[in-house]
Amino acid sequence: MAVEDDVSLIRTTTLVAPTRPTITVPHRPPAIETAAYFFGGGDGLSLSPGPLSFVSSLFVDNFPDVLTPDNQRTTSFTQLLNGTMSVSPGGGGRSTAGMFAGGGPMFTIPSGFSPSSLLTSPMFFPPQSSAHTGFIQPRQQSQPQPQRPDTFPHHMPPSTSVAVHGRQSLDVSQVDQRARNHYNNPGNNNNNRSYNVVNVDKPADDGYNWRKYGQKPIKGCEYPRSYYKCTHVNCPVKKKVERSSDGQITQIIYKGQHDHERPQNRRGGGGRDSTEVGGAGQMMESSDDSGYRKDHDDDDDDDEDDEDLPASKIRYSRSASDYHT
DNA sequence: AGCCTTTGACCAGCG
DNA sequence: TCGCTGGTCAAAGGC
Repeated sequence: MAVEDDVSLIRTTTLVAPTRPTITVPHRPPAIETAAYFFGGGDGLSLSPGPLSFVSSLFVDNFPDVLTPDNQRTTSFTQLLNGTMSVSPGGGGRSTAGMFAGGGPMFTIPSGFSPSSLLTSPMFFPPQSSAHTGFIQPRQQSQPQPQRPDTFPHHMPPSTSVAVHGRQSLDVSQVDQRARNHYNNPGNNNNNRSYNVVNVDKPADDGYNWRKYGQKPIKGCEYPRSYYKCTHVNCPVKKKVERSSDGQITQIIYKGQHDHERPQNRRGGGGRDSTEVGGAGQMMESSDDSGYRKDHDDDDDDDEDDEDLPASKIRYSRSASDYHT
């Protein structure tokens, strides 16, 4: 289809399939490398700063202004957490799904990522002594998964995101520069530690509505690849979801950018916390981001698999024309 | 009724 | 040119 011409952005979320939901930051050139670094993959496994402060620092210290996909400046990560995001303590649930979704070159937390879950997630507040959930761990630790070069091409676009629990992703593209510097530093052993795995237990939705329009068996894969389109009129965004032989989502690829706001009222209305999504929508808007989940909460189970990303890698790729970096 | 998933077929790109 | 594979379309059926 001619869509290709219109679609300049391709974001891929690759999930490494550990048994638990995790965030995987692939070893990749700058952008990803950066993510890996920040998430502890850079030097192996350390994530010294507290999760929240850590992330916050990324945005505050490094990116006072968060750019939305539309290049509109928004607020700092902290602000997002405190203001834009309606974090409901305890309430949580999946409501905030997709709050960060929207993505954009800067920060993306694909669907299913709720602030509350974020705050409560072991990923950010890991049990002091627990290796139990091990939210951030070198990919090798999670599983002897072979590197997937295809997943993180060397020409990664400037923007990348880290999928948190499959549905969540942090778009750290702009962290690149700093990471790059760090990466180039011989002292940082990024070497083959390509992925960092962060476990998050709550899936989320990116706030957009998706419709599955196709499915194809993939050679060598037990599970087929699914194709989804954003249901918004004229929205060219599409995504592909691939699964590993064990049925877990291994990769999600987004194509294009949403040319509309995150829907305030999600299809089916029920259950979807559209309000929360909407709020977050402002900043992540257009970034097609995440998008996982479709919509009905009640249906979580069916499509849920898609959302139940055990671990993930997110790939963003844009056509050269879109890389106004 | 509307929207979604499923599924087989079609088409294009590539080796 | 042929076969393979990926991506999309569209009808049918379900919720």
